[in-house]
Amino acid sequence: MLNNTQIRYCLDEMGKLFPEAHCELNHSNPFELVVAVVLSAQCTDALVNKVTKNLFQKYKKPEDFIAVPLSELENDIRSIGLYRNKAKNIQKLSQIILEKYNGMVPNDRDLLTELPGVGRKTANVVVSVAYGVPAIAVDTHVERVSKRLGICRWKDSVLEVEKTLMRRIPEDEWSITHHRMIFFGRYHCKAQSPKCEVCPLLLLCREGKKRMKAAGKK
DNA sequence: AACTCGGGGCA
DNA sequence: TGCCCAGAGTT
Repeated sequence: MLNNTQIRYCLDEMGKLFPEAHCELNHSNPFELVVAVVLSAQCTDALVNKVTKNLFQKYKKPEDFIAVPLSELENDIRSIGLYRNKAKNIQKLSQIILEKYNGMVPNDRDLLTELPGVGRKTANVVVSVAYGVPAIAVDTHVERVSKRLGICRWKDSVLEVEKTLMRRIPEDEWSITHHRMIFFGRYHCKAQSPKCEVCPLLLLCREGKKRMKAAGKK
């Protein structure tokens, strides 16, 4: 397992590789961010951004989303995977935000998690990106990178990964950390073809050393 | 813990 | 063609 100094080194190197790391989802306003993140589950972000942009040409506020039949909203996001669940969730979530929160997206993680289609990861993105609340959103990239490097254990749950990161990284770096790890995971430490041979973290990466050793034997 | 939803992108 | 993708809800 890596110590805190080694973790700091890893994050610095990720920052050098991807100095432009940022939230790629459209977040001009909190409500649009919620919709974008709900749509983003199991989809590529480029596609989500395209669809979200088109969506908000037509729909502006929560009341606009519940003013149309479900089938129409489904059709508007048809090019995104899991679109039936997502359309239903966006309508329900729009209604709750409108009725319970007077049209304003709550800035509380627990309240956000009560919304349909919003889990812990989505709630963390929303409070962190839209409201500047310190949080680490653990998605598949953050989880994979943390486990490969040895920041946490392989068997750890997503929540345990998040807790470990929060415990071992200074609070004022949480936000930039999850964006760095997402970029690093997506473009460098890829799920299927990690670039171990050109990785600055190879010498302290548990999985990287194992992979390079296995590749050398072949 | 495993299963399901799911069209588009990419090799 | 086959496989994967900024997850969440249900069983």
